[in-house]
Amino acid sequence: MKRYNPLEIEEKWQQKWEKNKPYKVEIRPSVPKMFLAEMFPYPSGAGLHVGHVRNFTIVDVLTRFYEQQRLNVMRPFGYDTFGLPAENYAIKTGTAPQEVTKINIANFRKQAKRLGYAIDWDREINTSDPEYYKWTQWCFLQLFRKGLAYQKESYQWWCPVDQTVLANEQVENGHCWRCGHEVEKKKMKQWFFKITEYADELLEDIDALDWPEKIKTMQRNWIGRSVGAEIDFKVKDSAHSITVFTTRPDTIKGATFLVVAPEYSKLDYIVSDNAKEAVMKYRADALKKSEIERQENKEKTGVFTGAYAINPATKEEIPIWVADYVLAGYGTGAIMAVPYNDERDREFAEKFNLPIVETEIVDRDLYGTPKTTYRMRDWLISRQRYWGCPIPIAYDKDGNPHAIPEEQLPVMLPEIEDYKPDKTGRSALAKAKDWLKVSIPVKDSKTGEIHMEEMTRETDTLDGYACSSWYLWRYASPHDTEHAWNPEAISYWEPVDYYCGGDHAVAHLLYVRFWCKFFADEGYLPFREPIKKLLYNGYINAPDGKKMSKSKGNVIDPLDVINDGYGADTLRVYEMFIGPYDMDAAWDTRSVGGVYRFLNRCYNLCFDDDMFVLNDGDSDKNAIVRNKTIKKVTEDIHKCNFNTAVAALMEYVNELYKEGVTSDDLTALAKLLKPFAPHLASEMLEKLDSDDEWPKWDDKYLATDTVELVVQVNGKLRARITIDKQKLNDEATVIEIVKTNDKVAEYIKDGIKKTIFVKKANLVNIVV
RNA sequence: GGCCGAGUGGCGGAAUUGGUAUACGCGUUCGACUUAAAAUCGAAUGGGGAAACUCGUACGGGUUCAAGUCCCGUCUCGGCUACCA
Repeated sequence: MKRYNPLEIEEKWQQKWEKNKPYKVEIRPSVPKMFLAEMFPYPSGAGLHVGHVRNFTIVDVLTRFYEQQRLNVMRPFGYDTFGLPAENYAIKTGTAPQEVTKINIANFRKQAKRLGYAIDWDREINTSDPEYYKWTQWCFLQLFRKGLAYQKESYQWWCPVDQTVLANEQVENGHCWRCGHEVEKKKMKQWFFKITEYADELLEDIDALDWPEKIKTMQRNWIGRSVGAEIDFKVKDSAHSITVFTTRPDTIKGATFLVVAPEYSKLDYIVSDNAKEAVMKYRADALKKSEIERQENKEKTGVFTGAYAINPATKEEIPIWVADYVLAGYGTGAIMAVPYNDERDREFAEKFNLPIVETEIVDRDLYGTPKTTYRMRDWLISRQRYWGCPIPIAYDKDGNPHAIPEEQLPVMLPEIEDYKPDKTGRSALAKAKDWLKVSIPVKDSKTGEIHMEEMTRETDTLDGYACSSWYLWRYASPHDTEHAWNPEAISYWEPVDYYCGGDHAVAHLLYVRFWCKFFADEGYLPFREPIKKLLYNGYINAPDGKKMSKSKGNVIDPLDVINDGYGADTLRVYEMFIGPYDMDAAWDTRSVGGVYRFLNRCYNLCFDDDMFVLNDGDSDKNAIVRNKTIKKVTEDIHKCNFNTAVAALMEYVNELYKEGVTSDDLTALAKLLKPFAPHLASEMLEKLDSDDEWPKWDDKYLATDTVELVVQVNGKLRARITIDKQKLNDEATVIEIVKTNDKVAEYIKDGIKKTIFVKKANLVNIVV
């Protein structure tokens, strides 16, 4: 007898798929489309890990499920390749990031193919490919032309190890998200995307998204809209005034002092001569303080500026303080302190003996102008690194930025020898002297004539998140040389129907929404939300329940599991069976064996003719179980309950071992199994000489003649009685049957207070 | 500190949204096959009890004919966020 040999079967089918490209898709206007994607991976040197497998397999199950229902299903694949690891590796070894990336992509591709994913491999994209980043640069220029990509001098998070600026989203607890080193503040001129322009729409459209509530809440909090007012406070004996932002303009009469942030721009003009020294020292200290220190030490600190402001409501003189509990980047960088109502102000007032007066509430609009502010800041996008998409900008001799004309795109990353950033905070690109020079056509402002002008290229590269902000649209027409995305392809395929990932709850998932709205406004996209349904999968932890990490030595390598003889199908089914897809789960090596046994049982059912003789009479019992299973698996996949779908298939197989199997059973089993274990299922379907079209269930098999009636007395289960289903229609008959049951009679001999009959649960409860 | 999840056998987890708690898998035990083992097949498996029964979904209350599910309070764990005026 033949034995289940997954490695042999899987190789056979993978070769077929490689050759026949069954998952290659094109626009078919008359067929409904389905577009699914995972968050494309960063192809690291370590190859796929079990988390990727979970993520990709979820998408694959859905892909095959809809494909078997004959929708026009697109499932592309891509690589997010710019970023620090490849560059750091280059600095260490001298190997060009281009080379390392090429090797890593080849490895990822090979491994993804080894898992049997239904990918249209002709739609593969790579963000560091000039054919791709040409269009990333094009996107940047659209934003630049509309003033949504702009430069600003400001204090920025700076990682002294990676020697680069970081976005707010990339600072975790005061540490660099990449290397973990503590970050500092540094004043620099940087590029930003004006995401705040879309703050309101980004916030309001969250409600209608079919996304997990958790992610929606995180995005709402991140945007952090506050509705309030700005109020001017005149500085006493000065031409200056201080504008504060408050959400409680109605409490202005309780404002007994003002507080400004250490970085507050007008501080120099306000501070009195005899306070100057103390204030300047306080500011210098605050700037030096790392984020960590500011967080750990919540004890209020501050100094008096020696200046006073006039409270416009009470006309009283109130002192102006400087303190680091007021943040420069939020609101106006200055607040009116109302210690009677605000906990933080009260703490400050108590510490420095400032007056606390009971607040008399006034009309909100009396002294200020209504103003809405956001926690969200503009998106810092320039990076002082080599391995990124070059920003398509050049500077004239006065330092003014000019767009590189579209016909000069892509601005290619030059090949260089030394990838190290210099200490000035400029990227290694600054060393590519020839590359820096560029000639740009400029229109003379007076004569209107166009002449070529020598300029110097921007040496910053774009944040990798910019590259991933539009890739979902590139999938629709990945090789288009005329457009970033082809309008016809976009209107057929997009937006993405299912997008699956386990990371980037705010950053990436907010940026794609921002770009979508912008490009919709520019007329390039016919929709304003890029992702219909978001699946946010959980992590897979090590068997010890901890996060897998090389240093802990608890990493499970999915390719090891396959090559140990279990095969890709077992790995796939195991990761779907491990628990609800959106919950974290711990790896359990022994349970992998259980899944293998299940697939082995499927195999034997189909191929071991000695054990299972086909019975083509197709008994009623088989038909009932089969139809029940089809319904359960279909509904479970729709609800993304992959674990219970697998359990239902296991139950079905157990039943077939008991009751015997028909060819209809085998065909149904193979079809239902295919999304999870496509190789084995294909092998079975080949033997059965069947296509893979998704089976339908017939309700007539689900309606049985008899039903088990559950009888409770005072809510406790006392009997189960099998009765004709017909009788369920008449409550009186049912109650009569129940009462005459021997077992029940025992409990109700002292009389019945009332009876409850629940038809949909086949249940009777008797209260005595 | 704030917001959001979660807590069910020895373990991972099911449970039609108020209606038979513990599906499925792992582990364990027993049996069949085998000289033997592995593999495979079959059976049992929440605690107590000989049994009838009884106790059981983190803990304490409540609503209900009926609560893992709803309400109030407490504890524990996880995630996000962290002086956002």
